[in-house]
Amino acid sequence: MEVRTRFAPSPTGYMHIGNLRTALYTYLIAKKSGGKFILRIEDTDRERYVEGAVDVIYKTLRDCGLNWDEGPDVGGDYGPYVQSERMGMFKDYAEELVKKGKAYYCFCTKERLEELAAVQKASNIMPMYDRHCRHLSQEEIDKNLAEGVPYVIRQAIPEDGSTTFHDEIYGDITVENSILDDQILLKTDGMPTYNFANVVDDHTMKITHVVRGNEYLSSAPKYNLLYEAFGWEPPMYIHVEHIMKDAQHKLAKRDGDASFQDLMEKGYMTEAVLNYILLLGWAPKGENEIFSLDEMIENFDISGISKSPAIFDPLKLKAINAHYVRALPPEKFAEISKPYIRQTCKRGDVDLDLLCSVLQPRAELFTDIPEQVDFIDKLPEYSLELYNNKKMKTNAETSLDALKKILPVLEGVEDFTQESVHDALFKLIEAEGVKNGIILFPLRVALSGKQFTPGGGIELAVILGKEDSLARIRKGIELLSSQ
RNA sequence: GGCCCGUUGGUCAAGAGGUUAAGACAUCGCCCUUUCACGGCGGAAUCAUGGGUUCAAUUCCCGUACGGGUCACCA
Repeated sequence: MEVRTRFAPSPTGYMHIGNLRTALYTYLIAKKSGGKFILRIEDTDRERYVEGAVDVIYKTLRDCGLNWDEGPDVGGDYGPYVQSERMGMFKDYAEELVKKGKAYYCFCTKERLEELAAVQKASNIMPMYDRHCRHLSQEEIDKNLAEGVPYVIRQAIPEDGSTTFHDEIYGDITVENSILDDQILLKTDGMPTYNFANVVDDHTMKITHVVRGNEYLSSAPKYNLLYEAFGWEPPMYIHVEHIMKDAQHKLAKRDGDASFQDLMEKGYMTEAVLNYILLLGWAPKGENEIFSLDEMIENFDISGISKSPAIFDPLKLKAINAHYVRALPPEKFAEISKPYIRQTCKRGDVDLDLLCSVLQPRAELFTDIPEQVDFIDKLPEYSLELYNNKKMKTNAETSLDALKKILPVLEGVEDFTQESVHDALFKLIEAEGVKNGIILFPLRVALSGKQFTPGGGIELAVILGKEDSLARIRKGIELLSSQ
């Protein structure tokens, strides 16, 4: 049988990475076995409807390469793929269940239910429908219906016994039927509840695997009972745990890292984000952790999905992002990083390609770049402490000496290319008979005023150009002399 | 609170009745280097807890603790 999986988000205008991860797993399961990945929009809650929210779903999925085979925009044989457009069918299905004795009309008023809940709460028992309407006589039902008394249709849970359902991750889970509520299937307005629509939609769309968040684990037995009542085969269930902020809090909107959009705004690469969330709650068989989407399809296996919640670690995301940034072809890196460079480095005479080439191996996140190159336009105020370097055996004294010697040497370099600057400085180093660092380290500090820089003294000098380099060296000499 | 689920280093995690308990990120040290980074090498660091079962349990069973989920005419 063809594998058919579905991602069924509700359009909230926001793509939580846990949700995106569910979409990823769902996609991978389908593609792994050459099946279909289906997108269904669950928009039955009109009160929560947000303008443009569906586009957020489309865009995110497409940016990530999770292309759907059937969906609202691409069509398919089992449409419509927008839940609100499927409304007609649910009433018939609900009535079918009533005929089978697996569901029943309930005419209880909201007031009665509220009162019931209040009493139950007061006596400290679990709030549950008391099945008042379950045993109404046919005459009463007909009379109410004829009079147009508002009603809902509720699921008739078996009075006793237990229900077992199977989850691919958790195995068999059994619960007593006595704790299951006669949940509402069809609301007063004739619309199905999610719990009902979901079952009917999944079945009519011939979905074979359902991947969803752990919060549905508790309602799964009721779904199974529904499948049973219809005489349908339930799909394979794959419940995945939540992504956490820390041990006790789910990663929430206010945490700032929770949505795909948040992460994009922070400058992470799409591939890196997808790769990282793949790993949050799933472990590969081998030791490799870096996967392209195609490699994910090849390597994904349900058995690697974790049973426990995973804490989101921005540090590891950044490390994976760094991996992707460094693996970029240099032209591509240059293309993406130039706008970031231009945020703080606006000089026109800078060799951006050279800058990019020294920046790339040091880049982790594109949004860090402006701060990394901000010294180019203007030498920042810096502490003379920077000249002290134990390993290089440099201090204020040796640095002053070095800068004084570097100045005339660089003044004498005409074309100021990497090669000529390199040759000139190494000639000096040789003549002085000192270690490279004695000369080059102070140069780097004087030119940048920073502890960490893209590139060493030679690259920086070339990037800054002769005139500016000499000025900064003179400034260094001045600062060190005035001590 | 009832019910369901979970618990391996700081984090993601592999693993399996007998292992030196993988790997990655982070961390520390060393090497390389023109600083940092990159790269290479190495170190420190984990089986929540109490009982069983067993020759042997981190792995199986029961309890406890802790954490999460769920108990809507929301999805």
